[in-house]
Amino acid sequence: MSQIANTAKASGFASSLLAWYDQHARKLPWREDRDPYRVWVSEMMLQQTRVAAVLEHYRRFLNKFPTVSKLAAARESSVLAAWSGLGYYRRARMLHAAAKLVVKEYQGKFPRASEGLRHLPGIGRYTAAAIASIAYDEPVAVVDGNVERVLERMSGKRLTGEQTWNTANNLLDSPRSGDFNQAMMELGATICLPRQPQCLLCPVSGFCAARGELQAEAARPRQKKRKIFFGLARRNGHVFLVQRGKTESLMPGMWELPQLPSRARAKRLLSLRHSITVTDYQVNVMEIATPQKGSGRWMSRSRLASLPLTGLARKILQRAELL
DNA sequence: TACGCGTGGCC
DNA sequence: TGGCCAAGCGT
Repeated sequence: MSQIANTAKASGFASSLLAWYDQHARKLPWREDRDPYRVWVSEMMLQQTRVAAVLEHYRRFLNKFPTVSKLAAARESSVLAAWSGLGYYRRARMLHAAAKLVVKEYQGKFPRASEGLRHLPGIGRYTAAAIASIAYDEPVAVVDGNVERVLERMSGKRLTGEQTWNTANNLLDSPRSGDFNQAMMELGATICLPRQPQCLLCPVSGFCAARGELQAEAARPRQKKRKIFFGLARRNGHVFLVQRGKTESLMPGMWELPQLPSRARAKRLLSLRHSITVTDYQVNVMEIATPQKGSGRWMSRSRLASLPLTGLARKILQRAELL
């Protein structure tokens, strides 16, 4: 066991952390019960995604798919439509595929342990431990970006992946493993912040070696910049949309506005900024009367909300007051 | 281990 | 404004 974990364990790190969590935990909809399905949906949505963005989608998604059987029975386009705007759409496809597996292969019952959860698509080491600890109180620690930062500051040095998991598991000294894990993440998300850690408010600063910043990580490569043009064609309460190829690596099968060549000459309706993965786009939306050749469909405005739109298409249609 | 995968909010 | 970042996963 690492020295930091040994010392912390002996001096009641977990009890200090949990006492703070009991007082300061944010009230979040997925903390209202321990239904493994609801915990699972929240964990899938929260992967690399901010709490604020998840909040809007979580209630809508559970309203539409209240149980794993309802989700399994849904069409994929319907699941993607509910996910639209959250990004990383592969998560939605894997969630859907996993729901079908649970219903077909596991008689609708979730695996009761992290080991079994790992076999479901979209559930990796973190998510399996999160669901098992929160829903079942299985004593397994989680490591996400927050926990990694907290542990590295506590120990005052960078840790390898495996060292981080070991340290987290060694610190986990509580029958309340789900609360312990959420408390570690809550601490990282609200106190042990990446840039300006609030050490004066930290319930476990006494265990911390760094008390603030470690040497900064190497800077990541810069975003590329690109201009991009889309055509907006409207007719009798319909909008012309095209569907991305099913085999595209990025957002396959999702609907968007037709792209125009950059030299297209048309009236500019609006422009906005949007970033997708490593590219910052300056998006120009041009008024067009007739769509160019190729596949595409006139979509009724009333259908737009139930379509799996890309986040950018959704943003444009909202900005144009069509959605 | 490194990379690709979306998006929106913040300063 | 532009750069940074957020409860990871699969390959």
